[in-house]
This record gives sequence, structure tokens and C-alpha cells, in this order.
Amino acid sequence: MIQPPRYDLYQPIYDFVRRVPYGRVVSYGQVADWVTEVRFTPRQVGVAMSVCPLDVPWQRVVGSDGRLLIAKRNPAMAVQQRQKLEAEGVGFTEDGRVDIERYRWLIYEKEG
DNA sequence: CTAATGACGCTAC
DNA sequence: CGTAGCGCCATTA
Repeated sequence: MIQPPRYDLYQPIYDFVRRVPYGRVVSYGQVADWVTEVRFTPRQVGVAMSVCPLDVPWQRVVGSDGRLLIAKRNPAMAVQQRQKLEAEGVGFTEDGRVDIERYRWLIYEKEG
């Protein structure tokens, strides 16, 4: 039996991802560190993203080194992710990673 | 209750 | 550069 995803539990994660500005990215670890309502690990953030609502800009969450980690399980979706990010102006390196040093959203920019 | 799993991340070698 | 192992913790079986 397929049970419905625990959107309620992951809500704090989705709230954060929704605040990531257009053209910027964050890592799974960043989300885990920033979201304090519940003590999530980077892995849990990954689980949450795998069942995220459609209105969440999931493409802005990448690995700590800029890799599109979804590629391992769903290569087609990784292509889609790259297209979405490039459409936002996010640059990639030659080996197919996000230039995270340049496009990472720093938490202190969050609200002042 | 135990064991396995996962869109991770870091260290060690 | 690449692989291996472990920590992390909610969810599943």
C-alpha cells in the first residue's frame, strides 16, 4: 500500500526552499542546518524533496559541491533541473555541476 | 522491537 | 581525481 507523503512533517523544509531567490541555489546540508523547527539531516531533506509539492522550486536544491544529485536516480529529471537553472541564469562548470560558489544563496541574505 | 533505506555530507585513504 | 565507510534520522518493512 502506498501511503501519502508526510507533507506536514516536511513543511518547514518546503517553506525554506520556497524562499530561495530566483537564480540562486542552496545545498541539502544548508537546508538541514537552517531549518530549526525540526532537526533534519541532509538525507531527510532529500527524502522531503523526493515528494515535494509542485509549487516548490526543487531545482534550486543541489549537492554541497554543486552536483545535481537526483541524476543518480532519475537522469531525465536532472536534465530538467539543469534546464530550469540555466533558464534562471545559473551557470554550470565544465563537468556539469552548478557553480555553487557563485550562485549559493547565503542565509544571512534571508531577511536583512 | 530490529534492519534496511534514502534527490546527503564529510573524512580517510 | 575515485572509492569506502560512517553519521545522520524519519520512514518502511
